[in-house]
Amino acid sequence: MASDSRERMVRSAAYLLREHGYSGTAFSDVIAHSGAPRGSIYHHFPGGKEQLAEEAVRYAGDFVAAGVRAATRDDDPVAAVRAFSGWWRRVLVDSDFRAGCPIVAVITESRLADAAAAAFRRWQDALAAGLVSAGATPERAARVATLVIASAEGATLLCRARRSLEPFDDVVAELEDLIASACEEG
Amino acid sequence: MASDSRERMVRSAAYLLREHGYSGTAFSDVIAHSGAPRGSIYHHFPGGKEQLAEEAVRYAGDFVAAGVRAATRDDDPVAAVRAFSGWWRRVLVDSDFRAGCPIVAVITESRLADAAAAAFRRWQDALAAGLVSAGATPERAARVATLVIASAEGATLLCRARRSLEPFDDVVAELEDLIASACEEG
DNA sequence: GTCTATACGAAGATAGAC
DNA sequence: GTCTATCTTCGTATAGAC
Repeated sequence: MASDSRERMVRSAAYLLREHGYSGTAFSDVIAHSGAPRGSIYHHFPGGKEQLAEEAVRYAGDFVAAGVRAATRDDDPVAAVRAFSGWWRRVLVDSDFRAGCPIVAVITESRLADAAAAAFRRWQDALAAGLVSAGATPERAARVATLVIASAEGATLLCRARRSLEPFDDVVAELEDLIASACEEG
Repeated sequence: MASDSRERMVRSAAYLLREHGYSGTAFSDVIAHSGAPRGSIYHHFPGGKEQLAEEAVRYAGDFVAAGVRAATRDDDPVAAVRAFSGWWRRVLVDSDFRAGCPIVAVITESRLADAAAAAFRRWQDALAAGLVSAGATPERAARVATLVIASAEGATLLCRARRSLEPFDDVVAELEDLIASACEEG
């Protein structure tokens, strides 16, 4: 299959970006992790490392948004939020607190702000849809979704620094009532 | 003054880390920005770049914590939180949304997690003290302070991606009631 | 599509003079 | 304390064969 290795490279890039950042993830690392052939990098990604990172951000954005949407199908009002925060928990624990969000690496180390904003926007839309279906007004849902994304990203950084899930648990505990009341008011 | 250039280097490193990250901030950049003499880098920082970054994180941590503590002296209950979020707003606007938090760069690109955790801890203590003096219980104040730090860090990343203050404003708007009610319950 | 070899530049670190 | 010169490593990107 021709483009199989290409997709593996994108997935590996997203995986490695979470732990080593943009500068810290070399092509050779992506090759080694994905098992893709070395000689085809610039065939698949003529735009070089930036293009690979851009597609990795898009991949991660779609992956998480799809997970949130899948969780929204149930009737549980805050299932989407739980699916979202659960995703980060797993990244932190599975990596022993060494990995975080690949999009953060791209924001702080490259010029791919637009790709990052697009991914965040898809997360926000997916989360807000879940909140609206649970009773929140569209305006409030959009704001709360932004808060959920921001605090999850920030809490992930705090957890990486402290090598502990405690900051994440504290943040989620504080947000629970806020989310519930946003769904009740609508 | 012997150690004047040393301190300038630390300050410049903190400044440059916010915009270009750890890998993106070279010694030559620090030299150029601080005006410090090139030949004395390893005299002042025998531990190399890691030591410089570690001190930059400590500097930024102290700087922000001191600002929060100064704002706490007034009687305004949420003055500390406002001072804290105001600091980020200024970083974002002054840099045209290119800069963020230097500690984030260090978390995602180096092995200085402990220094980052220590800086965050000082912010948390300063913010929590302000909330306690405004009426919150110590336990709740600690959790809310963590939420404030996490959401400010995350919102800063969202603002950098979108090149807009809107995410930050949305987050602050959502947190206001939560902070007020935390101070009333104590 | 995939390979090897290599050009090219960047940056951290060291040595030794002043 | 500060300087210059250099060593060394690494990583992106390109060229050209298969």
